[in-house]
Parts: sequence; structure tokens; C-alpha cells
Amino acid sequence: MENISQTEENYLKAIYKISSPERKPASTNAISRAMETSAASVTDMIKRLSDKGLINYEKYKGVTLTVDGYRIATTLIRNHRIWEVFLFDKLNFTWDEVHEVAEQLEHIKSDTLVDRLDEFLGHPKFDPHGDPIPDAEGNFTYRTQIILSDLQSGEMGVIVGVQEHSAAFLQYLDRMNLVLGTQVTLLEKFEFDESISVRVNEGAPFSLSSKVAKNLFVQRSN
Amino acid sequence: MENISQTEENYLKAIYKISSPERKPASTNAISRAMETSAASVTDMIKRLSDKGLINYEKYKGVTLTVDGYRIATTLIRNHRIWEVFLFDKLNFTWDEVHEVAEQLEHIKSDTLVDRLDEFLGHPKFDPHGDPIPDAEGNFTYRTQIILSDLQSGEMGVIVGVQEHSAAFLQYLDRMNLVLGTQVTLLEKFEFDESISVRVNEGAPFSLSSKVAKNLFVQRSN
DNA sequence: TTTTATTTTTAGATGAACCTAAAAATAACT
DNA sequence: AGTTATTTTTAGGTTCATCTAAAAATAAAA
Repeated sequence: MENISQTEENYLKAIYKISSPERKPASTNAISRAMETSAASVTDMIKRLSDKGLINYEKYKGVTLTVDGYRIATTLIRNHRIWEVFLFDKLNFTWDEVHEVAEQLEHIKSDTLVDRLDEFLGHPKFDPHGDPIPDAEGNFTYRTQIILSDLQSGEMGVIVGVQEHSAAFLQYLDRMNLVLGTQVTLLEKFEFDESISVRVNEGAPFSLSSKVAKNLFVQRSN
Repeated sequence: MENISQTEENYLKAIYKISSPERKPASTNAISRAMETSAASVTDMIKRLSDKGLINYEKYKGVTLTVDGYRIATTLIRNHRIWEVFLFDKLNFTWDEVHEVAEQLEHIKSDTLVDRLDEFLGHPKFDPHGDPIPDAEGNFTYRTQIILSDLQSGEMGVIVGVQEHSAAFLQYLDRMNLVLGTQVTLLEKFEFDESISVRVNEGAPFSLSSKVAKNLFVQRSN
């Protein structure tokens, strides 16, 4: 099971993301969208990954990860998120900058590198976007979280993550001081455009669009 | 000058190492030895690098780096050595372990990553083997160093670097406590096999082979 | 259920980075 | 200088990861 290329790793990660959490097969088209390549290229790659025993493949039926493929995919996600924590905590990258670099760092091959980094960082459980970091066995820490717009009027919550990861969205959140750990009180919901009115900490009320309200994860705090 | 592959980068680094410090042209054979590939592959690659303006190439005459090629090569060396410091200082890798991982990390593309890492590490000037870390402009810090066997009998020196970088040699040095910063007194030189007798700090005298004596850099300290 | 649309696969090509074997150029001996 | 040895290049081929265009299979619509 050795000698897996960076490209192959990226395909496995894409398949993992498409098929989780329900373990549904990933279609050729979905993979080609995720990888930004042609469907023909995907079929090609699928054959190689199948030959290597990393995915289960039946023509026209989509693919699922084997145990080996799953292990590689979750290791990559672990690597990626631990590197993100390093970049954010130690090198002062912003949360919209970490992804791109971590995308490269996750592929570094070393038996001990990420484990030592994990140790150095104090075994973080979540990355700078609030996404859980799987342990070396691929187990994720789950958290009871809801989207901001699901709070009741008057309820308080703490921001614990984001659903949308685009740099534009993350930069907007930064500008609004809506970073992880921020206390948010939902004051009012407006049906007509699904926008909401909130208070951050003790500040003045302001409104957030439906898009923001639906892409921020919070934990109820009262 | 964009889109340079990892392989191309490694060729540039090899050419840099072969042709430094005298700036002599690197021969096809020397490059093929360094890269562990066939001479034919080197000729292939040489053409591509020449087309990209990274090396000066004249058939049968060997190659030299252009200004662009030189900049890339020294940047890689800078990246490599800064990463080595990180692995050694922060993640407790031993000095025989750092090279292999840094060999991968040096290729990570980011405008700010290595500069921030450099900052985080306190702008180190030398890597864990005592090799100088060039600044962002490719300038190296030079140091007055001699090989251990060039000390006079009775002279003291401080270990500042190694010439040979093999893991076996570095592990041997560790076992003997001959790490960077160690104070060594040369007691006696034996002509017949060029071995030497030394004292480390205040310890008991012991002997070192010619090979060790010639591959350790020291700075005179009295 | 037959036709149409969509998805997936096959066929055939390309460029990067490698290879071996053979030819050409340069260097080293006698 | 002429022959031999070495180095370098060319020629032709392979594998990986991609592509486009066309064929085949599946899904959706009439």
C-alpha cells in the first residue's frame, strides 16, 4: 500500500468529503467537480485507486473508500487541520489564509512529524474554523452545534465554527468580530428575508443576512 | 518565471551545490550523480531549465545558474535550513532526522510562510548542523571556522558545524556528545593514522579518527 | 415504453520526468 | 596525431495525470 502520489491523495480526500457522513458512493461527476478536472480523468484515476485497493469501484455505480482509503483520507484531514492550528496559533496567519498553505503541508510524508506537531500545539481538538481534528485512528470529536439562525429569539450562543469556508466569508466575519468563541445573542428573526438581529457581547444590536446566519455554527449557552 | 516544479527546483539546488562556491559550471554527469538519475534525463531537464531562463546552457559545456535560477536555489536552501531549525528546536527532532523532512518542507509555496517561521524562531543564522541560513536576498553569514584537525596541540575550539551530513556520522557524534557548542581541546595529533586525542569540556581524554577530525568544524576559542 | 437527456466510460493525444541503447562530441593516452 | 576512453546528447519508449471527442450506459421525460 505504498507509493501514493499527492494527486491520488487529493482524490481520496475529495471522495471522503463527497461521501461523508452517510458513506454514500461518490459519483464520477461529483469527483470531477471537486477536483476541477474532466470526468474522463476521474474515470482514469478511479481505476488506479481501485487497483491499489483504496476504493471500491463498480462501473457506473460510483465509488466508496475502502478501509485503507479511509485511513489515508482521515490522516490527510488530521494533518491539514493540525497544520492550520500551527499556522494560526504560532505564525499568526488569519483563518482565511491557513487553508491554502495547509493544503500543501498535509502531504508531507513523515512517521512522526504531525504527531510531534500535535504534541507541540497541545493536542488541539478543533482547527481555526472550528472543524474537529480526528485522532491518529480517524476518530472525530463531535460537538452539539446548531446554525445561528436556529437559536430562539433571546437565546445566547457561542460561535464554534463555520459551514462556509470561503476567504470572502471569513474576512467578513473578521471585520464583524464574529470569531470563534464570540458570545452572540439572537435578538429577533425577520421572516421576510430570513435576516436576524444580534448582539455581540455587550455591544449594540446589528443585523446579519440569512447567509451569515445559516453558515455560522453556535453552541447554546443559556 | 512561474510554475516551476518540485523536480525542477531540486535540479537547481543540485546545480547550485555542485557549482558553489567558485561558480564553476556543473557537468551533466555531476548532476546525474547528485540527482540519482541517468545522464540522458539530465540533458532533458537541462533543456527545460534553459528554456525557462534558469540556467545558462551550451552543449557539452555544462551549466551555470542564471540570476533567477540562483535566487530560487538559495531560497530553497533558506527554506530548508529554517525548517530544520524548527524541527530541531521546536519539535525535538534529532539533527540526523531533520534533513529528510526539511527536504519536503522546503518546497511549500507561500509568500509569507518561511518569513513568519523565521520570525517565530528568532531569525536563526545557522541550522542544526551549523550551516549558515541565507537571508531573503540570498546572502550567507560567513564564519571563521577550521576543521578540528587543524587546531594546534593544546588549542581549544568550539564545535560549530559538520562537513559530512550522513545520519551515521551525526548519530556517532551524538553518542560521543560532540554536539554544536561543545568545547573541545586538542591534546595530541598522531601522524601515522592522522587520529587525534581530545578532551571534551573537563572530561577524560579520548581519541577520534581522522575521519571525525576532518569533518568537524570548530572555531578557535583560545 | 420509447425518446431524450445526462452521466460515465473508452479511445486516442499530450507533456513531464524518467528510462535504455546508440550515436556524437570531447578528453585522455600512447 | 591517432586511438581509446569518457562524457554528453539524441532517438525512441514508458508511466502518470491530464485533455477532447465520441461511444456506451443509465436516468429522466414524454
